[in-house]
Amino acid sequence: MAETRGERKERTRRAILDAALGLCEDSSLVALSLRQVAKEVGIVPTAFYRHFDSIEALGLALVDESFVSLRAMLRDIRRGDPSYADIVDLSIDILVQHVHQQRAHFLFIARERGAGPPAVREAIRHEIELCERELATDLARLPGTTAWSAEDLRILSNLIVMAMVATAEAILSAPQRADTQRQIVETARTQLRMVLVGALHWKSRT
Amino acid sequence: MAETRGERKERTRRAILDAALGLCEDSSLVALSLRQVAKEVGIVPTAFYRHFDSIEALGLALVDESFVSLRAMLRDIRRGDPSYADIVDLSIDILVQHVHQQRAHFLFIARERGAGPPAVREAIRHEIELCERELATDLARLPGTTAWSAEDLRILSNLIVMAMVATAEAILSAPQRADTQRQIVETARTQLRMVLVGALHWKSRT
DNA sequence: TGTACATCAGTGAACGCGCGTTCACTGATGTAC
DNA sequence: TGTACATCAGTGAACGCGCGTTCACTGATGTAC
Repeated sequence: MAETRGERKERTRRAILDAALGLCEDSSLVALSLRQVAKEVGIVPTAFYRHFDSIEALGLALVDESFVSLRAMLRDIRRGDPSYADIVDLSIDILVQHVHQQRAHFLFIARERGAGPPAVREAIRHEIELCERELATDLARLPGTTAWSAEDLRILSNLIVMAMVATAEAILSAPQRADTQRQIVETARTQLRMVLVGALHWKSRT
Repeated sequence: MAETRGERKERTRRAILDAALGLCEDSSLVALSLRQVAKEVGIVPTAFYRHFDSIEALGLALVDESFVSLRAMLRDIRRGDPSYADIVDLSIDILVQHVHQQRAHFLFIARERGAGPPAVREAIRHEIELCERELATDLARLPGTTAWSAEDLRILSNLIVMAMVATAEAILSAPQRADTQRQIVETARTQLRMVLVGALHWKSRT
């Protein structure tokens, strides 16, 4: 037997997700039509409903999927944590690598974060908040943050995540020329260093 | 004579801009139709063409208008520059005030920056870059930045603008409850202080 | 000041098109006996 | 193993709707004489 019915269904589902993700590179989910997706996949529009209730439900599935990519990146960054000296270079390198490898996922998060349907926006906002909390607990383990309040850790974490999101957006929206990209990366590195210098000299108010 | 023909035309043009701005609070420009705008204004769809070539052209006009608001804010922040101690509190207060007063303009910039039609995105990106340069020249006048390279000033400026954009987005997208809003403001203040602490301890590489 | 003509903001009908959703269906795959 | 029936991913016609854009138009305002 070549393929079970379940496998075939899963394959179509994947094709729908991939098609939607591809179409979202040009525009936003809110401007995406069920018929465009169906046409791209090569199914009749009504077959879409066998897999998702609506474009919005598809969007929520794409949020889940995109954050799997993003969490994989965070895991990579956390893993390569050994020395304190080149933590910035290493982290930014991993960011750049993942952003390029999972271009569509990061582009999706960046765009729908502000422009998606309300439920999608909320899901992304929530996921980013979880990432910030994770980063905060990582930061708490670093030397130099022992005197920090939990609130200040959260705030620093939020600042770093903001900067990383902005960097990812810059990488994706700027022209893909080597010198432009190199400058964005260099800027991100310097900014992260500036923030860390600030953090090392920071004293939480008691 | 009550009103000249030119005045009446200008009034309709304003009504179109206001209607579009209002409709963009819920969704993005790319999901906005000429007919929706016309209906909101109370004109027939074809009359739209007497004022704009397309929704995209309307969007570009809204970018211009929105950045008039944003520049007014920057001017206010720059003006109230006297003491070094409370520069952070003062700047964030002015930001919050302007973001609320010109809610629709800031929301428009925040959303279309990532999700608008390409020409609109590009226009916003360009305007933000100009703002960064202005801020960089302001920063160069502050004590403590005399040893900074032009490049590092640009990078710091970019970081601060990113943080301000993120703060404006947070203010606009979070629930309008007093305690939530107060926390966002407090977070923004602390972040700006952290960045400035980093800046004060920064040494440009030669 | 009065008249004849030009301008042009807004009208209204019409077009072909893509949209989301409904419905009854087909036929291959899966299952119970 | 063979048969009869159930499931269900995908089909295809049809619907009413809002879309951008065209076109010829109306009638108030503006201008030239």
